[in-house]
Amino acid sequence: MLIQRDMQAAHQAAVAASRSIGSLGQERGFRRGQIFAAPERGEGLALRVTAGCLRVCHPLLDGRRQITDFLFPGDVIGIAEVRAHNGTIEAVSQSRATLFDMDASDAGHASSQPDVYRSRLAAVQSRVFMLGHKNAREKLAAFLLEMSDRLSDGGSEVRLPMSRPDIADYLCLSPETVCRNFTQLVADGLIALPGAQAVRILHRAALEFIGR
Amino acid sequence: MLIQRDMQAAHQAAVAASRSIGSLGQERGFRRGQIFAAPERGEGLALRVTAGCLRVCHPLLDGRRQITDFLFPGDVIGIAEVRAHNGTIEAVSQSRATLFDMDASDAGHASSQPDVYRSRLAAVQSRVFMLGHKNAREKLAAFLLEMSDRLSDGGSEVRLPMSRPDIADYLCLSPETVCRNFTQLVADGLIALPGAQAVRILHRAALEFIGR
DNA sequence: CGTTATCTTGATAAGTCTCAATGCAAGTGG
DNA sequence: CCACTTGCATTGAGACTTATCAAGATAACG
Repeated sequence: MLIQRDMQAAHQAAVAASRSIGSLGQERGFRRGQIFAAPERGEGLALRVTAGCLRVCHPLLDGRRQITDFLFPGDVIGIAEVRAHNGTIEAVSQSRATLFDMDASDAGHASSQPDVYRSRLAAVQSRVFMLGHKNAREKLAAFLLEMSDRLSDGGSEVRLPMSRPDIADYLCLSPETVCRNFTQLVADGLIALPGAQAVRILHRAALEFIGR
Repeated sequence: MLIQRDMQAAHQAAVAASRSIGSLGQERGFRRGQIFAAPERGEGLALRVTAGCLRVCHPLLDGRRQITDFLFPGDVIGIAEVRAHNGTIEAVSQSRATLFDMDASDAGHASSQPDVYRSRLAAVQSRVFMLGHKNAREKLAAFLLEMSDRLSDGGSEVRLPMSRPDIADYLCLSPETVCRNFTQLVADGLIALPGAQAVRILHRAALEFIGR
């Protein structure tokens, strides 16, 4: 319980220490690990990622955390959605992003409030299915396919910017289980791991059979 | 695999056999078990429940189903959201509901597209946390609190309209596990079960400690 | 009063978490 | 250039939780 308090305190401090985004519409860079401090009133505001990878983190009561999404270039997320559950947005790797007003005329296409909420709803809904009745192997297969689609447009060479614990918190598994299932997929010949970060999909159809 | 095919076929047939909602804005009744046939093009359309209880069901590839939400009087859900994942809306108990156009001026307050999507996003996001790192006991505690809030405005007497398998499909557990944890909560003195459907919350604070 | 559906309980097997140790690679200071 | 540290990733062993299969209890209903 004390540890829990400490972790929460550390979390609060980290959030407080992180720098603000600055003015609207201005692109900002984030160093690895840096926490994006969202404005108090986020109504109507959204963040668009232009480079790198961010994670949306939610602290749980037992001291663990849940990553509800990774954000890649082109992704947009509403600030209010993140704040509603004490979430923070943190840089997984060196990143760039822009805070903007969804109701402003210069927000760009597909960035109006209904558009952003619609796409977010679809994304979150997908995660309900991901977390529901899938076992570790199925979750990991689905994850790799998702990363392939989002990071390399469906290509078989994917470089994962996030760590094993990050993947674990995203799939709601322990890092060890993630690791074991990576190993198993390699042993089964479905993927290859040239490095811990680099994944080569050898048998996409099999992965889809498992993960869908 | 054959069973799977049969179940899917049965599902399709059931959907086809169910009656359509009829014209927009007209309230319709549903008998227990009846499936609501959503219009092919659901863009901009939503369903508002006025009486009873409906469930949003999604068939899984292995023949099981996932219930992504229960709908009670006052609840609104977008048709496109349900159709996007092959979902159906089925009556858990005798129910009434109205199909309406979210963009129409007479849709009523808090029923515009952004409003509906915002509230749905919050609801689905909550389910991600429900399904993520919670064990069976925690899920059931959270479920009972949710039902108390939604069905009896936070009161301690709740009459659950849905069956144990329905609850199981909602929490992504087996019916047996749901049942065992009901029994356990009773044994621990946190709830009482005057009947299978009726739940009395005896120790709300303890339930919240477990479920939050 | 029998029939049927649903709920509950029991035993076993499978999957995942936890704790612990080991392996590996990048960076650091001598 | 090399030992050392440090942070991840991986592997192993055991405990615990949940699913599955099977049987029994209860309640609804004609």
